[in-house]
Amino acid sequence: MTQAKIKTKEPPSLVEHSTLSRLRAKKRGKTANKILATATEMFAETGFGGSTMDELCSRSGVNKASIYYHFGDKAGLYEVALTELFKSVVEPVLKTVAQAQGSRNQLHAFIESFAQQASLTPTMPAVLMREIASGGMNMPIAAREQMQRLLFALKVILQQGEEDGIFKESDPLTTHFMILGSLCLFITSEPMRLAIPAEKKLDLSLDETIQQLTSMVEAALLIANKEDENV
Amino acid sequence: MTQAKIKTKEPPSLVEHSTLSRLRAKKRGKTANKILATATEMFAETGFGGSTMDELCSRSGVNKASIYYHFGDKAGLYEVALTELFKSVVEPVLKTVAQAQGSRNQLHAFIESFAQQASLTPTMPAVLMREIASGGMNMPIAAREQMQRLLFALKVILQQGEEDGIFKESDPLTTHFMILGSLCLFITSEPMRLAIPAEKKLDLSLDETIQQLTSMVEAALLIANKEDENV
DNA sequence: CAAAATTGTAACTAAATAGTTAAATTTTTC
DNA sequence: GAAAAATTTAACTATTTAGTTACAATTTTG
Repeated sequence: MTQAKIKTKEPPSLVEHSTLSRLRAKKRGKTANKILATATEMFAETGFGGSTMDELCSRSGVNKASIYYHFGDKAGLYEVALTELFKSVVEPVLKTVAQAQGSRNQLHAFIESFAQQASLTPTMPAVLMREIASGGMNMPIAAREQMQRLLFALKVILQQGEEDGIFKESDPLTTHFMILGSLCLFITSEPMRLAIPAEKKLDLSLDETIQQLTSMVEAALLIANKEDENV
Repeated sequence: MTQAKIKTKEPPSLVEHSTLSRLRAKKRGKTANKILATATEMFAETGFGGSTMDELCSRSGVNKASIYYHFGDKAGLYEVALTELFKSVVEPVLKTVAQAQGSRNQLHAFIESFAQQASLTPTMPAVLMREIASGGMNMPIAAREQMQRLLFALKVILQQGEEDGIFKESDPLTTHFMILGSLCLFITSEPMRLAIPAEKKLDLSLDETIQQLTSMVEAALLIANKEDENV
């Protein structure tokens, strides 16, 4: 009963697999992409444990063995899905930040482009929150690295701003959590907020929230420059 | 196959059950509490779908039928666990806030006591994040109400502060997400942060983070009072 | 174009899982 | 202290679930 299971056949190596499919982008046909997209949705909705391979079949319209052919097993699918998901959000954010000039504009670009990307791909904040809630122990290393790149980018911006004498001293991690935390909560809580019809009507749009958040973060970080405050 | 299952026996009504166990607090003996505590832990770790009743048995040392006797079914157990969990955090926060004098102290009390309670009961931020990530659709109404009480309390504080002329105009929801988001991320990410040994060493303690966060939120909200900034 | 590699399918298996049952034990109540 | 009610137990069942297998169709490559 508690004996180790004997696997008669090794599942195809995950790394080998994802590398192969990465190398020939043409070759990862509609099927593999459909699987990945549907799986990502489901993982965001109900997590790893809450998602079943059978539902993935019916929702994606792909047969089960195809899934196992492409991704080895459920854990492998999760790994690929999360890594691509995080990359698809972090990469554009870093690109946008890199194009901005000056630490203040970079901070602004950081907040705004993360907000936009995460809102465009709301599965990402959902998965991120769920993963952190679990202690991040099932988070693939590659996905974790993406988040670390994001934190590092913010750290550089804040340091540069301090050196330029326009930002106060601040803790990068707290600031990072402040920005990501508010935006992830805002984006993922959308269905919940929409479900409470017009009881209190205290909802801003995403753009308004970005503005609010940006101005709050700037108020917290900027050194006494006179700013117009059109809240 | 797709026919509705015929249940031979109705499980004991959930409401009836929880009401009964609530009424006689003495009566909810060690067993029920052990079940609840272990279940809450597990739900925080791996969510509803990721938690199994068999593991709950082995981890709590309680037999399966006892669980079903006390809580009806898995969903019922989840409902009771979440409601009690959220109440156990929100109640003390509201009490502490009510004791503070003046909107600035109340804001401070809000942040600090939520941070302390959530850190004392880290299962709560974990479950909260996971639930919001799922769209909050499985969140028991009673648990949702607790969160709404919290938001309402902050709203009152912010409004009072505006009327007193010490707070800028601000959006309560964004501010709420900012405070809860940062703190929930900080608390739940602890295992992750501890796992990265001393690579970058950019971690503050909870108390330092509370200080940082409070001063950032205050900087964002307070109207140009000269403050000492010992960051 | 033919052999080989890749991509797809349906039916199957073994294990895990939620939930049940009937009877034993403990606690409450009269 | 005995009847009744509440609580706990071990063994069982039906379903769901991850993962497999053998084979068919398609695509790639020499």
